[in-house]
Amino acid sequence: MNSNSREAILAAAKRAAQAHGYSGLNFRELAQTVGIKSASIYYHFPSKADLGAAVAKRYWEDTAAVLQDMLAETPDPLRCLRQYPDIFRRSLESENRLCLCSFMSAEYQDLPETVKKEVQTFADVNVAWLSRVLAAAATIGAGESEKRARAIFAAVAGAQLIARSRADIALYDEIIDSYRVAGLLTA
Amino acid sequence: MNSNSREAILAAAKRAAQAHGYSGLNFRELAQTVGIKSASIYYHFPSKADLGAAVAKRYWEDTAAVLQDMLAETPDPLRCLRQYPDIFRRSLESENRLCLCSFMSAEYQDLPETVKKEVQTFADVNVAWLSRVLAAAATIGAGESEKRARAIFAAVAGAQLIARSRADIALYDEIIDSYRVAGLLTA
DNA sequence: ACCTGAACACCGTTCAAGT
DNA sequence: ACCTGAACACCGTTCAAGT
Repeated sequence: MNSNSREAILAAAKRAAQAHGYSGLNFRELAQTVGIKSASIYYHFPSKADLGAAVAKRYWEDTAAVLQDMLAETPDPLRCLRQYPDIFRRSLESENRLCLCSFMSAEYQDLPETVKKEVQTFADVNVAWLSRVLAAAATIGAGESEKRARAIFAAVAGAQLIARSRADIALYDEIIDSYRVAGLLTA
Repeated sequence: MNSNSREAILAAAKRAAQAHGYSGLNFRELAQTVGIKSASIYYHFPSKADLGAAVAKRYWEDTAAVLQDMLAETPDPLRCLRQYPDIFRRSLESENRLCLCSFMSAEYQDLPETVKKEVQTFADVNVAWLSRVLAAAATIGAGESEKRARAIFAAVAGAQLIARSRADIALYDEIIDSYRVAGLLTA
């Protein structure tokens, strides 16, 4: 294969990890998807930990880009907030996949340090964005936006997790709607 | 070992699965904890799937008992609601463990059917209890209690997941508190 | 530079054999 | 009834060797 193997591995690993977690990453299967031998993966990533960290890093970078685009296209903070759960919905639409970092949060105790770090950054990116949007919306007290941001992030991740366990997107929509009714999403 | 091996295996497997998931259940390690050889586990549980299902079943049975006791000791529905998140808090207190069924929800795609069934029952037990307490509290519209129950269950599971990923119980408390402030827990 | 075959230790599982 | 040793196929990983 050519030097694009690295990108192909990253893409395949991302999809696999969203379905089976870090521990479920299977080098032989991954290699087969990419079209190389499992030993060849180690040329691009020195260890499973390195691959995991690279995948998680790419994951939050991609999410950060999506969030930035959303804010650029939809300057109205309230409408932005409304769209936030769509990001997690898209994973479920894609063969009932989970947020990579939710899966890795479950696997926390068995994660290499470098991977843990990227998982935390994913959370930080989401909370920072939500916090900023909440502050702009000014629907809750100043100084409360970061705390509320963490709550929204956790709640949306939980909704995705529970909906996945029944392979039921309608359940996800219902839970998100219920958050809105209760006032958690301040919409 | 004596015939209590079965119980010892169940107990050890429960703790291990809360930390490492179903896929992380390791028969050799499990056997060592119990004091028998890994092959002996198969005398009590014909397969890993059977062990997993038995563990998940016991898990929701225990939770159902705890919930029932709570309602018996604290007939006031509002106070009951207030105590609900303590159940998930206790897992975090116990070496940062996750709800077994949250972990298994993440692992959903790789779970044997018999295990999936028990995971769903865990969710059902929680939602039914919350729904009943919410209806008794009568703080939200009639007919809305089941929907709200699902939202609370998902949100609390999410809070536990996120707090685990930082090994930070204070974060759990903060998110739960934020749910209360927002009005999700109707307290 | 990029890839591979062969080998290692490890795991779920089976099964015949022990007491 | 309850447990074990030995064996099987499989997986993450390594590494010397290929082109």
